[in-house]
Amino acid sequence: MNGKKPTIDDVARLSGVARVTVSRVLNGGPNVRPAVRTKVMEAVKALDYKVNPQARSLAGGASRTLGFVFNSDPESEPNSYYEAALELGALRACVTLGYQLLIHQIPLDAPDQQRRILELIDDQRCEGLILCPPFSDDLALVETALARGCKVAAVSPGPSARTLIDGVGVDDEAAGYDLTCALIRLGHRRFGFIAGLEAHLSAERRLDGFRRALADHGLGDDACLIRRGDFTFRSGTRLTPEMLDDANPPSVLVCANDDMAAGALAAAHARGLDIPGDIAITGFDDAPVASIVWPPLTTVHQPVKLLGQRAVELLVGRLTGAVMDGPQFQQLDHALVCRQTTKAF
Amino acid sequence: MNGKKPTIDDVARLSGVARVTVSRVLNGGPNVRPAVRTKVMEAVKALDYKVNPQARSLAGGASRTLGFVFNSDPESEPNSYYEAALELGALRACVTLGYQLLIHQIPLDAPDQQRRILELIDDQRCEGLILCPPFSDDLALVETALARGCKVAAVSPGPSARTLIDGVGVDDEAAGYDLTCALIRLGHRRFGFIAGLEAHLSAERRLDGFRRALADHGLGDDACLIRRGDFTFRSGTRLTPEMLDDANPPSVLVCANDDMAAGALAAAHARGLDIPGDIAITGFDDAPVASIVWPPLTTVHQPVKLLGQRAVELLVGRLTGAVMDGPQFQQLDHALVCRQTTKAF
DNA sequence: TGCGGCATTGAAAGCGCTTCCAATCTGCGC
DNA sequence: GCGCAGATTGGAAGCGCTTTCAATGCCGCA
Repeated sequence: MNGKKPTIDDVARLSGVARVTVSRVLNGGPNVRPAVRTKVMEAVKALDYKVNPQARSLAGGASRTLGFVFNSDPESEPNSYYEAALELGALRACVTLGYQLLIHQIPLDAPDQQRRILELIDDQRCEGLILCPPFSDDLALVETALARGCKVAAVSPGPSARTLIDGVGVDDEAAGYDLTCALIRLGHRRFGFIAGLEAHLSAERRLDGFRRALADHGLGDDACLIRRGDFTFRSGTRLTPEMLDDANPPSVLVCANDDMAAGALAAAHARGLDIPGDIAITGFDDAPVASIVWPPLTTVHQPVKLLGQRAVELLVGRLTGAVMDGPQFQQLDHALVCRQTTKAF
Repeated sequence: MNGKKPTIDDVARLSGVARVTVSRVLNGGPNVRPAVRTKVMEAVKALDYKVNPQARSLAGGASRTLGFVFNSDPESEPNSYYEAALELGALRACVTLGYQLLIHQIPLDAPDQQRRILELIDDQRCEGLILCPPFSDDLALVETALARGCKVAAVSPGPSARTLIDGVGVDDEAAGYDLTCALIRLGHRRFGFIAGLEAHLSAERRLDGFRRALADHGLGDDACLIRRGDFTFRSGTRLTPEMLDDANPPSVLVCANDDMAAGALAAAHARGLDIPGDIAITGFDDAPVASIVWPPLTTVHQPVKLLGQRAVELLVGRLTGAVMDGPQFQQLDHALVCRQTTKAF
């Protein structure tokens, strides 16, 4: 610790081999005798040597850095759970795999969204990109990135994106279907659906599943009222009163995520309604907020952290060449979570 | 775009100057004639040249990378808001200042916490560290980092840490005092306080302020019941019943953060209590959850995103040598937010 | 015994940038 | 008109690592 950090040459000198041999050992290269490998490893330990990632990527042309891109409205509070959990999962996978994660939060309204993302690649900082919704479905962006030789993996991509890049997600359509069927079994015949932003293709599939369930049970379009929010608590509180005021009001409000459901809940409380007696409410995601509100929210659990982790694993698999075939989609399990904003099912 | 990315030499060639001159222009160095500077900038634009950060940091010895270190329990959900908001603020400041942020989430229980953080420095990846509580007050960690020549800025550091490193935060003691005085004015005479983890020194100061307010109003230690949680919703729900069951139960529960207050609220609901009639509750932070629970939480607003942003600004100021004097603490304003878990004040 | 061929090692050449230092060019005072 | 300090420029030397590619050493087989 005489001031300078040890370099690969120090290790080479101490172990009596050439620099290049040390490099081979460090990178698990072939053709090194076990004895030599051991000797080098000992020197590494003795000197407490750490490779310099900057030098490595300059020489090797690989930055071992992944970009994590998500969308966030600069004015609003962080829509914390979903993105935070994805990020946490991704972060953990990166640590395990020896990669760095560069977090990039792109404002919804930025006119130069795409440019800012591509800059990540052009700066040669990121070898791969993790795209969160709605970027997952920005085909133009995906294609441009791919054209520049950047690998991409998406969280919850829609059908088109899945043909281009790797992805992870749950079966949103089935989840929407299952949930709705359970609600029908509970006796509900008049539904309200609070959808999210259209650009989030995977969230839209929840609506598809919802519709299919209604159709399967002989319930027509007149059985439901559909409104569109933006995944925020506020949009839930805003949309709920007008649905409740409908001439033929729904007995249950199905929301495309938990935040909007929490908003709906607050709006129902504000009217002094009994939940689930007067109006039942369901969410989606099973974020912490679902357990925090009163009464706790019936929702669909989605393994968000795992989604982030798997996305990184998929991406790194591509990067290292471990996976060579066409784009694959990894589907994880969802689960209905019945709490107290609906009757028990 | 003939395959290869342009390098500084391409720019030099196109603008007819030496490589080193381009470097000077790029780094805003002195002693370059305006005419030359313009010529170089034009070449940069024409080639769409971007510096290679890896090469720059290898040559210059500066990675322009900051480490953002926070604590998170791997099993629990991300305690999303506080950390996520800090991170968002830090991220934005980094973009503005041309730095990268490397997010590092260190599990609470990791035996090798400190080693993992120091590794960030030893890997020569980070020039500076942003420490979130409770790392802000880990003096041993701070000193070791400083000894290795790494600049450090802390979010909400306690008094000792403030003598060593830059920091940002609100006046937690005053906030606790103000809040408690308001509660006393409302007529409360019997208090419950749900504290957070002791290691979070700044959160402990809220308790100090609380105590001072009681003392100032002639209320002795028998006026309050104190329990310690861990900032989670669950700890709020766990601690509340036993406080409510006290022989001389409090009329208000003061919680060291919003999550625990939300937990207390849920526990109170579970007993069918009227809020704030039977029991008043207050939080701290003004996280989104404070507005989402029912009834919305009376709390103390703290500009969390701004805290993250300022921490980065402070750190970069040090790094660039813009600030040379002793450690400074930047105190931001807090504000009481009266909602509906207390009577109006 | 001799030779092709593979396993093992090392020397050299950069990756793209910055820093150090020497070279050249100004301007100004006398 | 001369000399010197300061302003501008460029040359060269790396930063610490990986990637050719050439040089050994070794084995088995004829």
